Amino acid sequence: MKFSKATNYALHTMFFLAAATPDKHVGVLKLAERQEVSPTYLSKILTKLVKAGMIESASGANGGYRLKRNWEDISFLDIIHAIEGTASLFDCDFNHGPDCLIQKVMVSAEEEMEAYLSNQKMSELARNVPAPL
Amino acid sequence: MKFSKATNYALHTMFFLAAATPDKHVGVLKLAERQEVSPTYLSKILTKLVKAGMIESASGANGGYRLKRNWEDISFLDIIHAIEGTASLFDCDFNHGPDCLIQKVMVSAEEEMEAYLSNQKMSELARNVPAPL
DNA sequence: GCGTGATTACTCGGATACAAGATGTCCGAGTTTGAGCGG
DNA sequence: CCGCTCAAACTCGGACATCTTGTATCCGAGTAATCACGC
Repeated sequence: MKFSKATNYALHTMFFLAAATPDKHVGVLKLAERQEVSPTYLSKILTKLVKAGMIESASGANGGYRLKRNWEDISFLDIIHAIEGTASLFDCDFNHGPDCLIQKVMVSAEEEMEAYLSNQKMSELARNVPAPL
Repeated sequence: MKFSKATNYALHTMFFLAAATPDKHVGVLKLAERQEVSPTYLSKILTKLVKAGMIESASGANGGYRLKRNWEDISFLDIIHAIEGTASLFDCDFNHGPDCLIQKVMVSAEEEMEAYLSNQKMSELARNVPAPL
């Protein structure tokens, strides 16, 4: 039960993009060396964000990643779901009746956390930071 | 990012002990076959609960596990912490200043969930269940 | 009947095997920019 | 000055290699209850 490093990388990348360059493309190389990750691995993570519609990529020279139009609305939860998936954190795959009381409690707890995360916008966080990262 | 099966087993076992036998010892064999787990594996999980002071074990014939005195106060969070550990779910081990804004948000989210789980007592849940499991 | 020892039914703990997922690397392919070069 | 070509700088995606962690098994050791047996 841990958030993956990939999620950490994704959050930091989104944070950096939001705080620094609103419309310019940023190469994966630059993003990677700031976080001390291999560029190829970070690129794997970022393609997930691309498929989730949060950022867009440009090939070729001076290419890189850039936030999409709607980036102001992107919450922590959106990013986490894009990386970790949207499946429930707790599976009572054991068969004892239609609904498991324990499962219900755990799902409610998870929803509690998700409610908080969905109110945390990346744009809010980046607003009051002069020098990002 | 998933709760482990071990946590699931631990929660169900505590639930069963709470709902069925308040003071009798229950053998790990019986507990295991209800959840379709190997007894030896379940025993490993339960020793964690013993060390956490939630249940106590009795060796020998007619031995097994039993709730301790204070079991009424045991919350979901207590059990989860006993199995998964109490470490934070999110580590920004990356070095960028003393405090990471992203880390703070994630920790707050986690605390949100933990607050809910610490209010969910196993005794409450077991109270209104006639036939446990 | 009563102690005493053996048997049985358990838990405990360490060592080990196994599987799955997270993490990270390599490489070939496609794409855009920009520079160089010839007309 | 214009257009063409070519090299450089990128991203993309799949296929691996590696590492960690969760899951599970096996086995020997210890412990308590119970049963059998002999006195």
